[in-house]
Amino acid sequence: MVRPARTHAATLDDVAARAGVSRATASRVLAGSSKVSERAQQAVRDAATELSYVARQAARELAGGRSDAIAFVVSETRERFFADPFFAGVLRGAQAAASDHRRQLMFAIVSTDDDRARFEEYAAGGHLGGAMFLSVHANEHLPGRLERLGIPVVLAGRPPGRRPALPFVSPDNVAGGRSAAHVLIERGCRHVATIAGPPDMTASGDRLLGFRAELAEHGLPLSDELVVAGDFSPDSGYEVARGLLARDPGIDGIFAANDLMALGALRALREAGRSVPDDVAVVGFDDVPLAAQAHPPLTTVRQPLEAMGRQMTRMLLDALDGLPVTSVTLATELVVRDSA
Amino acid sequence: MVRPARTHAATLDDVAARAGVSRATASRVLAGSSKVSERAQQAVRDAATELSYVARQAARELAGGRSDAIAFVVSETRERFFADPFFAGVLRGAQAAASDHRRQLMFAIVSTDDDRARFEEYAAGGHLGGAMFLSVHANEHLPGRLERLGIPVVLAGRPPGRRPALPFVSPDNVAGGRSAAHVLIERGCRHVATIAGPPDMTASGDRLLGFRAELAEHGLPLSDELVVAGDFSPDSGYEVARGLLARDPGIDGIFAANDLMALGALRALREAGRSVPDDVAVVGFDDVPLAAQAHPPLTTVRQPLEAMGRQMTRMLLDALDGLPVTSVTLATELVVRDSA
DNA sequence: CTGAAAGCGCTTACAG
DNA sequence: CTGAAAGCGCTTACAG
Repeated sequence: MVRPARTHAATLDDVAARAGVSRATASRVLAGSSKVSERAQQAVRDAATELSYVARQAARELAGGRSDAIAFVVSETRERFFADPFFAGVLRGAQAAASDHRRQLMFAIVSTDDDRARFEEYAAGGHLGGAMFLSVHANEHLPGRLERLGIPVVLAGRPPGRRPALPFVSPDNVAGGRSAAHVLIERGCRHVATIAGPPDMTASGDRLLGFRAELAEHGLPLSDELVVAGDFSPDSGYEVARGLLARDPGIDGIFAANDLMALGALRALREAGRSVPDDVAVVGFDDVPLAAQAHPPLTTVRQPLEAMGRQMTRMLLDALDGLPVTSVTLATELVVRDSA
Repeated sequence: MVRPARTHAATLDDVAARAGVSRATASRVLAGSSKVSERAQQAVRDAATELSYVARQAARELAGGRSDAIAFVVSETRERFFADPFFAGVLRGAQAAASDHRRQLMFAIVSTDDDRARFEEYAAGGHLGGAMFLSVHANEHLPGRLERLGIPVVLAGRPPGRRPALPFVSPDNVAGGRSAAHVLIERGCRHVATIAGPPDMTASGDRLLGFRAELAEHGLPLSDELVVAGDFSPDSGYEVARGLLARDPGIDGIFAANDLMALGALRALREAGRSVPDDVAVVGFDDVPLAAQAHPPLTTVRQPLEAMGRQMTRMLLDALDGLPVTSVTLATELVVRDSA
């Protein structure tokens, strides 16, 4: 041993030396190339294991000219990220899939234009293999810009516009809206209202579309005064519900486009002395963790949050491998509890 | 221009050339070294701006031998990460601080031994500048192992043991427990119980300690039968509350060690036909986003989640700069609503 | 199938 | 204060 003691972890050269091959061959084996003899493959793999070799991501990235880190970016205020379990649910799935594929997940919240500029700059610096975007509003241009930079992008939710340019993963919002209408009708409701989501998100429109269609097919057209948008926060649900109730006391069913607003509506109904579901039935959307603790426990349309996260990660990894990627819609599930 | 067109972003050489200095000098300026002439500094900065230069993290890491990426790691099940807004709150703060310092945040959940091994391997690969750990249970050894690898670590919450080896950021759980007891006493409660947290987390013990101390100082000793541990989930809160009520119908106040359990307790009380706060007052801990929507709106002890996240990130960055780091305890705040 | 060699873009002693 | 040079650990044409 003439070389000075290595301070730390094994390097590719160490592996190659131990395996008795060149660094190039070792690299090929570890990269999964098939054009290497069985013998060499075995030797390299054994050496790597014995030395518990871990490739330096930085070196690999520098040499290869590309990064395989993927980013989970929430384009919302930090406040909403915190308040809505939706994000954590998808994040959980994305992280699980990334971990399964031994990828690291980068986490970012971009809520200001400054954040956006920073993130774009970072991405332009070549540090990103791909990015998934959560909560994309109509005026959000960052995903498109990244795409143009050559960075694979996947969106959570269908982007606005007829022919979406970017691949997305979405729950079946239309079917979800239908099922909400369905429970309400079954419950005997005949005069329903809805607390819609923000108009600049397709999820809002799609849920409303399905809700309205199902209602219409049962001879219960939904008039425009009974459709009022909230902003997905509990307080907006509370306010909208109050307004609705004041204007039209005959309402006997409410569909809120997400659980947070449904919970706010429940509070408004309580204060107004209306019992749920007897006087007014309520259906939410999401199935947040606390939906079951509500009073009464909330009937809701469950989004497959974890599956959405996993799916987005997989699509990004596919894109990184040069595979074609197409949008996916995942089924929702009605969870019947006591509120409707 | 004889050189072939650059495909992409500007490199340090480009900046140096444009500024009329050597690459070394350009590097020094951008690294913030003071031993460079004003003239050169200005020239380099201008050139960098004009070229909208962004340093390649990978190259920097490779050359410098260290990484400045910091990891946010949750050592809990993915399920709990999703169910408890606590994590999202701290994550929000950590991300904000990282972004302010132009650092990327790595996100990981380690819930199995396999996850742990994978993460340690990754860290050992030199990819990490530092890591903060959330939800550290008594038998969690990963933080210590990273520390021994020379990677700065900060914990959320005081680790078990008398003389914690690792720096931490913690809410003042003892004071928080005291303030919970205080409201209950003020409310006129004389026979209180507590749904404690998991015994393997110091937060549980500390909250109980404060709660008990305050009670005792008011001549209201807390007997052991009135202390039952849950696991921080709503269902455990529900179950424990039911058991408590069945065993001792005279209970007139309950302190739950987190809001999720408090919400479960509220449900149990409702089912038992006990009114809150008149029959039984309830205090939680955390101030989760939905605490205000509960029935009745929950009185609780707020943890400064975002501040905790920010603080942990700052400590990690300090450690990366070679500065000494010491543990910090942050004040909690009583939020009085209707449940107590 | 395999190796020698160049190069990815930076940082940092080492000499001025 | 500044530059030439070596080197971080890999990948990938280029020749066998």
